[in-house]
Amino acid sequence: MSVANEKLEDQPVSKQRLRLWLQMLKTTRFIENELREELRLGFQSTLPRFDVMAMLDRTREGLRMSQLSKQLMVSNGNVTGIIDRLVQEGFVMRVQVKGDKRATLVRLTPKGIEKFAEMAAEHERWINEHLKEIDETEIGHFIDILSKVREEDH
Amino acid sequence: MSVANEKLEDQPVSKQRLRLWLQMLKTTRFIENELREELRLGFQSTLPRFDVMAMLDRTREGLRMSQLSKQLMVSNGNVTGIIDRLVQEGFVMRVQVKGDKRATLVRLTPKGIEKFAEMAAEHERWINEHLKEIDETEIGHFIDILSKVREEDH
DNA sequence: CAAAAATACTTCAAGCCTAAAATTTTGAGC
DNA sequence: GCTCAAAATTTTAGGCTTGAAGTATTTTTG
Repeated sequence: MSVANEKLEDQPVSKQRLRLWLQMLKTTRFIENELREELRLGFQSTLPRFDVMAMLDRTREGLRMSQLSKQLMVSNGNVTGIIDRLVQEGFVMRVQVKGDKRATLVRLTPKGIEKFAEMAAEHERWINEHLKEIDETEIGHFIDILSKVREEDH
Repeated sequence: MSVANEKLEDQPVSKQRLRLWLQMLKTTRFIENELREELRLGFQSTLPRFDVMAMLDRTREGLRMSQLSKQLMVSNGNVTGIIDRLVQEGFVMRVQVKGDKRATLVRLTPKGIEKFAEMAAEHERWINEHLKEIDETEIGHFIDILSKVREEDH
C-alpha cells in the first residue's frame, strides 16, 4: 500500500473507528446509568447483582465461581464480594461441589428466583423502551457486527 | 394493536432488543478490558484517567469540574478523586476561576499534554485494530443508530 | 508416593463509582 | 446590608473492580 493511500484512506477510517468507539461507550454508559437508577429505585438492587442473578437464572443447577467470572468478564475476587452480598440478602446460596473441595457451586434460592423474575420482566421493558428506535432489520445487522468484533479479537 | 399482534410481533422484537443489548454490553466490556490492560502495561495509567485527559486535551483552556462530570457521564464526586490523582502525578492542574470562588478550572500541564499525545496515538491504533472488521459503510450506519438511541431517550 | 505445578477460591490494598450530605460562595429580593 | 435559595465542589459511606498475594486442594510428574 502506498504512502498516499495511507494518508487518504487509512487515517480517516482509523479516526472514524475511534469516533464510533466513543459513541458506543457513551451510549452503553448512558443506558447503564438509566438501568442502575431504575434497579435502585424499583428493587433496591444494583447492576452487578442483576447480572449475576441473570446468569444464575439461566443455569438453575448452579455455576462455579470461576464460570461466573469468566462469563461476566469480571475478575474472580469481584464475584466473591457480589455473591457475599447476595447470600446475605438471601437470594443466592453456596453449595459444596462433591469430589472437589476447592470449588463452590452458587445457585439462586427460591426467593432469588422469584425476585429475579420480577426484575427481569421490568428490565426487558426498560431495554425495549431505550432501544425502540432500532428496528428488526437493524437489530440483526447490529448483532452481526458486534459478534465479528469479539470473534476477530479472540 | 390486537392481542394477537402483541404476541406475534412485540414480544419477539423485545427479546431481540434485549439480546442486542447484552451483546453491546459484552463487546464494550471486552474492549474496555483490553484497553485497561494496554494502558496499565504501556503507560501505568487507567481508563478513567485517560478519559479525563482526553476531554481536557480537547479544551486546552480548561474545563470546570461540573463540565467534566457531565461530559463523561460520571458523578461529580468521582471526578474529584480522579483529578486528585492526576494532579498528584503532575499531569493536571487546578486553576481558580476569577469572579467565582466556587468553581475550579482544570487543565492539562505541559507534561500532561505530552503524556496524553503518546497515549492517544497508541489508543487510536488499539481501537482501529479491535474494530478493523467494521468497514467505512458500516461505521456510518452504526453511529447513526447509536445516536438515535441517545436522542430518543433524551 | 512425595514434591511440584496447577486449579479454585478468598483476601487485600488501591482505585473507581454512586447518592446523599456538607461546605463554600454567589445572586436575588427585600 | 441581610436573608435565603441556588450553584459548584468536596466529603462521606458503601459498593464495585482490579491485580496480586495467600490458602487449600487436586493433579501431575519424577
